[in-house]
Amino acid sequence: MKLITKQTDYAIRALGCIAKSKDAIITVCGLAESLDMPQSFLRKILQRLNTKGILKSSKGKGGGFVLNINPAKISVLQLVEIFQGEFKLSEHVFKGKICPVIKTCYFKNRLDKIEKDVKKQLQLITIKKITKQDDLQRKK
Amino acid sequence: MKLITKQTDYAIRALGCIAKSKDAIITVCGLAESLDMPQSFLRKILQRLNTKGILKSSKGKGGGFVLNINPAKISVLQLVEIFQGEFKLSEHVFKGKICPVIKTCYFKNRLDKIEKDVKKQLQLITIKKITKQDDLQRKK
DNA sequence: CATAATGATACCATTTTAGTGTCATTATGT
DNA sequence: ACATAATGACACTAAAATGGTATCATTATG
Repeated sequence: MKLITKQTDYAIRALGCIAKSKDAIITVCGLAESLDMPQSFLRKILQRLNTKGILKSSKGKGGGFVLNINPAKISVLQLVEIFQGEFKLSEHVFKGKICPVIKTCYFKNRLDKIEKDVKKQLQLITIKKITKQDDLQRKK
Repeated sequence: MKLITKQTDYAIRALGCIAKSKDAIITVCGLAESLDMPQSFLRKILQRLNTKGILKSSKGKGGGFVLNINPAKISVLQLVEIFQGEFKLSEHVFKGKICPVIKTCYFKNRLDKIEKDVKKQLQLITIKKITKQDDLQRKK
């Protein structure tokens, strides 16, 4: 079972790298090489982050990507929702079957709570925290 | 994103039904009809639950399935792991990439914690609790 | 021995995820 | 002007996971 797909994973790591290279323009080509990711795939991902306003792109020679917002404001939850759709763990379960008229289904309630908790936790993980902690570890 | 797949969902609901029909032998055919599930699919699911020791089957005319263990001992976590494999949310993330030598990767730590929490919650949800609460609701 | 049930298992269909390829657009430097 | 090096848009393919079907074997009952 996957909470985080490869696309989201790539996005997180790519953003980590971009965040570290403060203001420097990053190209897909260079990033794909240093992170060992398929170039076309990474490109599609960065394009998506661009249209979502998280990255800012510049075209043409010397172009590439830079962060468009503060890395402290980019949460893993946000990235998950961009690449995996709205965060819904229990969507299809019990839909109109066993408890069609019962609003307060025990199982659904439990799942809803889990969903809420996970969402909260994912929202607390930001690109800034990830890169910062990585640095701390490296310096040891 | 799915925490619970259809198979697991079906299994939970089927077990709920079987748990309610104390000791009565339940056939795939009857259950599939009353729960409106594809018969062959449900059959495969019950067979699996049988080999896992959760149900007990009897073959031949008049045969079918009954619970093999106390419904209070059947957790949703257990069912998820039977039908969806071991519960691992963060398995592939960061594998040998950004933090290959760093044992204490912040992101991985966060995901591990979430995983632990979710597992704990899923373990607390049992078939007994689900059927019991459903009954309470119905009586209102 | 017909019937009605599960056991085992191979197979197919659908959906999701991963990844590629191509042509268009745009900015830069010479 | 033009070669070049970058992204934009998007169609397409490949692989994996999930959902579902079908068939033949086995077994118990009456």
